[in-house]
Amino acid sequence: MTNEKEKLTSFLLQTFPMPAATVASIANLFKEKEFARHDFVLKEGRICNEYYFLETGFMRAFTFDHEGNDITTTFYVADQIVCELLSFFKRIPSRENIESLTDCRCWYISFDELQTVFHGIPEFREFGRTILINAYSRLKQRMLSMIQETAETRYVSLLQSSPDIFQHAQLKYIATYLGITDTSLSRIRKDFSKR
Amino acid sequence: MTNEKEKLTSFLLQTFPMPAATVASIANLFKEKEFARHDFVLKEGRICNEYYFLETGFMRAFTFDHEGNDITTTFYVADQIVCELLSFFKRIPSRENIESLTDCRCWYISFDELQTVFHGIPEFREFGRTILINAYSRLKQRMLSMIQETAETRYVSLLQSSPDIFQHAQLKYIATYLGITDTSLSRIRKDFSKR
DNA sequence: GCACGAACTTGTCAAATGACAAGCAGATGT
DNA sequence: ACATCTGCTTGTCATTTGACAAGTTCGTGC
Repeated sequence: MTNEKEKLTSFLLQTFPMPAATVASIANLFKEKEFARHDFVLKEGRICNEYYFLETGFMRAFTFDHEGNDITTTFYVADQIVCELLSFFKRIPSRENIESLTDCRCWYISFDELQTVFHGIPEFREFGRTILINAYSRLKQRMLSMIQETAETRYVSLLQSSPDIFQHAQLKYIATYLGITDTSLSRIRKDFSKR
Repeated sequence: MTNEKEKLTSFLLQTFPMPAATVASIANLFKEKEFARHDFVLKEGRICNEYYFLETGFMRAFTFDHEGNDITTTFYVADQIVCELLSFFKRIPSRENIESLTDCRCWYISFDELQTVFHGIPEFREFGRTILINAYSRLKQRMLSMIQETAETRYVSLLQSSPDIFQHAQLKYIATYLGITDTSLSRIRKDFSKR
């Protein structure tokens, strides 16, 4: 049991330092859930009720544009929280889907449980706060990079920061994440490899 | 004094209900600051140290794209918090500027003060948490609308939700906020007025 | 009242991007 | 080993969008 939640425990500790007893009691609340490749973790229109820690695997969030094209909004790699926070905290239907790109192993806690524990354990509240700030930061950085950088620059950055995504996600998903079509990405890759 | 901070007080209460004595002690920490039209509230490269409540006036946040074009990222209207939360909480230089579009009256608290008070007053911590969730929500909704809607739809929505922005911001600023150039916005307005 | 300037509109043209379709390559199953 | 399928690349072409410049409108100051 202790060993089983080792990665979750160290993630909690690393996000917000706390006594061993506290982190153990928090980790204890998380239940296991596995997803097979291409499972839906969250479906558009539903309220997100689970707060997942992704221990192993890859996922992506996606939605559809006004022409019906599938657009990737986020990639999730191991060792992070997977949750559509807008739907989760505001209790409104999600406009996004989340699907697993590989088999995944997660630890999760439900919205109701999390609310209860937030009140009882200050350290967990602080952990949640840090997660929220990090999620906000990522989203804002992403928004700014969409404005400030070219698709090619974003491609190179992604390649350097998360090369493993390229092993598990199709290029068409990466393309829409970068804000371009698979055709354009293919051309960028061609130009890029020439140098 | 009590009357002076009336708008701030009701904003605090409306965001997170709390006893009158508590809200008064929190409001008491905020200091006044005024900005003239076209003042910089925050400059790119600096760490955001103030958490402002905008009592009256309009502001916008902007940055520059890879070609040097001025791009509006956010409009701020009265009765909300104005703060570059990424820079503020992560203590990193801001990639955005914030400028006043009209004369503005604000109430603010510094980062250090806020940190101190967060620990002492649970209600203020919850208030801050709600603000953070709201900021995250707005950013995410905006990102999704950039994907899911056409520029024309976004224009109509903005016109309906914040018509006052059109009184105080130039169309070129609104255009970049919508993700298009002033030329394209002009064409959208032309088409739209025809119907 | 007239001249000037700023903000917005609009026409023309060029460039970038995407749609579509064909081709290619690697993986998988029989 | 062969056929098949899927993902990726690439060529051609059409469309969209923006750049640029000229024109218009409106407000301000002389």
